[in-house]
Amino acid sequence: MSPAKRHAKVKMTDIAQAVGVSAMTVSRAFKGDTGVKPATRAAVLSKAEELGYVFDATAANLRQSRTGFVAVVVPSLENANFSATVRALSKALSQKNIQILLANTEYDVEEEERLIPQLLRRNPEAIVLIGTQHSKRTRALLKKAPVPVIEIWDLPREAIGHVVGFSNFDAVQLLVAHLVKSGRRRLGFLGGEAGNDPRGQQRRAGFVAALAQLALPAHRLVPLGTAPVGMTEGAAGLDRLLSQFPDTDGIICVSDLVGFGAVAQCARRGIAVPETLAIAGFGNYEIGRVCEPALTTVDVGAEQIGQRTAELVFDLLAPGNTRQGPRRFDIHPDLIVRRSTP
Amino acid sequence: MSPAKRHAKVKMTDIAQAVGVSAMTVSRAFKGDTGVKPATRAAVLSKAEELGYVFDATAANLRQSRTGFVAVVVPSLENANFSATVRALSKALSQKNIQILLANTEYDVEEEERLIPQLLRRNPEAIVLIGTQHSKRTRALLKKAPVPVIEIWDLPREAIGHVVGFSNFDAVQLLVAHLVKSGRRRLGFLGGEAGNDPRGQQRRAGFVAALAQLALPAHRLVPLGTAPVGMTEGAAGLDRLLSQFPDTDGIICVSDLVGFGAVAQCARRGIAVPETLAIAGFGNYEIGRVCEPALTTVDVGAEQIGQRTAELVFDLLAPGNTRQGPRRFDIHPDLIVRRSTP
DNA sequence: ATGAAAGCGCTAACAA
DNA sequence: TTGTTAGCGCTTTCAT
Repeated sequence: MSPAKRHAKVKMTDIAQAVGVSAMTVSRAFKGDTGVKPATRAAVLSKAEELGYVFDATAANLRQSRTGFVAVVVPSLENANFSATVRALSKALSQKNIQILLANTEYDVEEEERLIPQLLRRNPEAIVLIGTQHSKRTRALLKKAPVPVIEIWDLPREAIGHVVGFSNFDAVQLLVAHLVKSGRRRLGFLGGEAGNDPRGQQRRAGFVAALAQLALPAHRLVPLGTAPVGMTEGAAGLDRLLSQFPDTDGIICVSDLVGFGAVAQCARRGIAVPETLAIAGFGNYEIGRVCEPALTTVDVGAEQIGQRTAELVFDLLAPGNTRQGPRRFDIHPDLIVRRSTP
Repeated sequence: MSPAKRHAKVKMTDIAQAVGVSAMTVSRAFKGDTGVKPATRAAVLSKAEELGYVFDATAANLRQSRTGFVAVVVPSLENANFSATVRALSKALSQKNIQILLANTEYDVEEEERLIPQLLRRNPEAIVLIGTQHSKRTRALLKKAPVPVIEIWDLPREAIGHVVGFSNFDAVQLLVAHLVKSGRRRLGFLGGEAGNDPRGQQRRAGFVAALAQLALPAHRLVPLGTAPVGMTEGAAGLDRLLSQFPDTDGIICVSDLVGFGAVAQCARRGIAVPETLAIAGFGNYEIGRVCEPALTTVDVGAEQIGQRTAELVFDLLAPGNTRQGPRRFDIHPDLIVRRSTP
């Protein structure tokens, strides 16, 4: 351990004393306040450097009742879509030196209920949650929380506070329309039944609704199990779908990962995609661009969600903010047609 | 905005007053101290609930000089390997109510240099960094930082503090040995030249060293560009490798993602894997298990790294800790043989 | 089992 | 341009 670590903590008053000014001057020098003589500031900063001073944000936070961090609650980080959102959010926030306090629920509302109070104790300036499914207690807690709540990645009927999301229900309709336009009529859906993945459920519901509206059968639904589901489940799911409904001519998958699993399984079984079977994914993951054939999918704007959320946070934290009502940003997903569908 | 939000903040003294005890008793009741009459505690807790009290961790932190969070610095979250580590770490830490302060450098040491001081100001109890490549200033800063520094995912020659990692250099030798044993002699390597990915560089260096030791040629090296590189680069890289070195009979890729790109490209070009060309990846990503043929790879124990790091943190924070010297955990990666190699 | 006083390190507010 | 005072909300310490 270096000697520096043994020394008692250096604080503002130490620098003040060493330079021969008051603590306030040191404070001002540090935050780049106007009204500090350049020479004084220089002296302060150099002495701080010399003494190995580290500004104590905790103390400042207590005094100012502002912490400069945002709590972010995610169901999983091992989902490239969510990571993209977190990356965009993190990048934008870090530009203004706002830090992220991260919590991972692993798709578990109980865990979320346990984690959120821990986060709130730290006085985050806002709390961002991927997903809109929460326990009753969590909901109540967030409702009366003294910080802005931002739910993202979905458009809840009853939002707790602000929303930055898209309609998973509507987004799937882009895919259904595309498949039907190209002549497919016997469509199936892989996944979307998991109780812990409401976004997937919305997608499946959108699928069913779209078919119903077209007076097409919507019974070719194959469950894949509890979220997260991925490529492995997609491959197994394809087999199940075809054994139950051999005449299927098009499949929409709850995600590109599942879609890739299905495409890969088709390759193994010698099923021609898209000729015999059209397959579409969801989410525009890298795998869908690279696999063979490349997957038709929906780009949900994962980064855009993060970006917009950051902007919303800045807005909410802006000094002059008058706390208007809750805001709602509706992101519009894009259909991306690739070779896996005709 | 609910009425609760307009009220001034409820603090311990408010509860104390309402219950008719002192703030100290409230404090004790909250932390489950022995030496509070059960009836008193019950009264305190119920009044707290009633008033919507939220414990202020900032104030407690200032007083106790302990914050209960750990800073985690990652090059990227969109890498399933890193996310797995963060997940395991996060899960273990959250069990003891330690929060994660997340920073994402995007493989940029300059950005890291900018972010770390921001993190240190918040008095994290430890700082965990994926990677061991840092700027000179960052290194100096961390060296004299008053918190334990844990570098993970590599085994640096000169560690700043503690280490939980594996030798990327050695790990590749498992793959080389496997390919050579199965008769391949004209091996190539995809990726690993990127200056911002020292782990990749180590892998490539290990590849070159292993071949040199076997007196085999080690010139079939194809750069893929700046990290992060993925499937797309893998596909392009395969083409480049084969046009430069058409006689190549085995390829090791800097990651499974690149490996998948290469395998997919082989499928498109009608190159038989593994008969004509053996392909191995690195990192044991899900894609490598599911693709066709499944990829031979190295499992580096991403979760284990996170888990071990959490244990190390607990150790370092244990009250009786005597601050012994830096610890070093050497994780041993495993070879996983699949169908992409003979 | 409970309370009173002091103070963690910083900054808002006012003063000079 | 700089300084003084007070206090953010909690917990340590000592007292009862």
